Amino acid sequence: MITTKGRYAIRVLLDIAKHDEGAYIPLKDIAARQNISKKYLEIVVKDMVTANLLQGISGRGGGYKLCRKPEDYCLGEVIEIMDGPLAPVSCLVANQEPCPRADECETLPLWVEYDKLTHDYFYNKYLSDLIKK
Amino acid sequence: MITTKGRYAIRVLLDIAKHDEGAYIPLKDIAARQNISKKYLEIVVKDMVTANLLQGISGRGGGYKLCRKPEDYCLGEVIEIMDGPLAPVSCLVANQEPCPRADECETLPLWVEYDKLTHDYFYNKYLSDLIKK
DNA sequence: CTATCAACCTACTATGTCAATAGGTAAATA
DNA sequence: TATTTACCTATTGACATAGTAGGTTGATAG
Repeated sequence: MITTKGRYAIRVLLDIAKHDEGAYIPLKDIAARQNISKKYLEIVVKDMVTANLLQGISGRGGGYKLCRKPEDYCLGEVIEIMDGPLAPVSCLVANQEPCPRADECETLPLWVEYDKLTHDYFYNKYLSDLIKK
Repeated sequence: MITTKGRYAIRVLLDIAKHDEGAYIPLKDIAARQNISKKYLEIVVKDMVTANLLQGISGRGGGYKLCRKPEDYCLGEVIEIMDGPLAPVSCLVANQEPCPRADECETLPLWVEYDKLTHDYFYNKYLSDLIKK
């Protein structure tokens, strides 16, 4: 399952994109509009800042801002940053030592094909696709 | 992620289907061939018997047997029996009270479409598809 | 220079799931 | 009656999820 982190991250991006008027948007406002605990969102956006999905500024007038155009936020990328690999089975996680059973495994193609389906889906969806509703 | 329960279940079905000569197949043999702990497989096949995916018989000469033809084992069904709903987000799990945000939720269509993709994939795959390799 | 606002940081916690293991009981057959 | 096999109950360690709590740093308005 896609976790709250991944889903909240997308909602935060959407919220900021929709209320973007150049200024930084305080988390308080986002939390209120999205009806999500501000405390928990702090963790989410912290990860997003670290991953260069958001830009944050402290102090009065501070808040968060997108650091890309909406059409440059690939949703697959966002989800994998927040939730980890989209792979349906651990043996398909990238940079992993290959499963010793791989050659004889009769179920592997089933997962490979599904993995491809999933990637194709989320890596061809962008934040802008969600906005133009 | 698809858990070991779901994956092992499919491997057990495949193993039995391939070694089917009318007789019941003891779990010991399956565990040895598949290189999976017999103790853990006991739990897996127990669930499978409960769900009418397998038929088991105790005592000498006992073991497990398929109770359908391979082309009647839908893999989506098997996975959902073993691992629970395939839904990518909890608000898409069947027989659940609908999310109050559903109407205004701008991300819901993203999950709905992916959910459909996933179901279409696994509910159109059958055990027989894995055998005729 | 100080109050305030907001991000940022560290730590903790309850709950649940996953992947097993352990040991014993019941059923069928040689 | 001994053996083989399924079946049953209980427990465990490790980890992830979804938060909460409280304090610190940085920027700005007055």
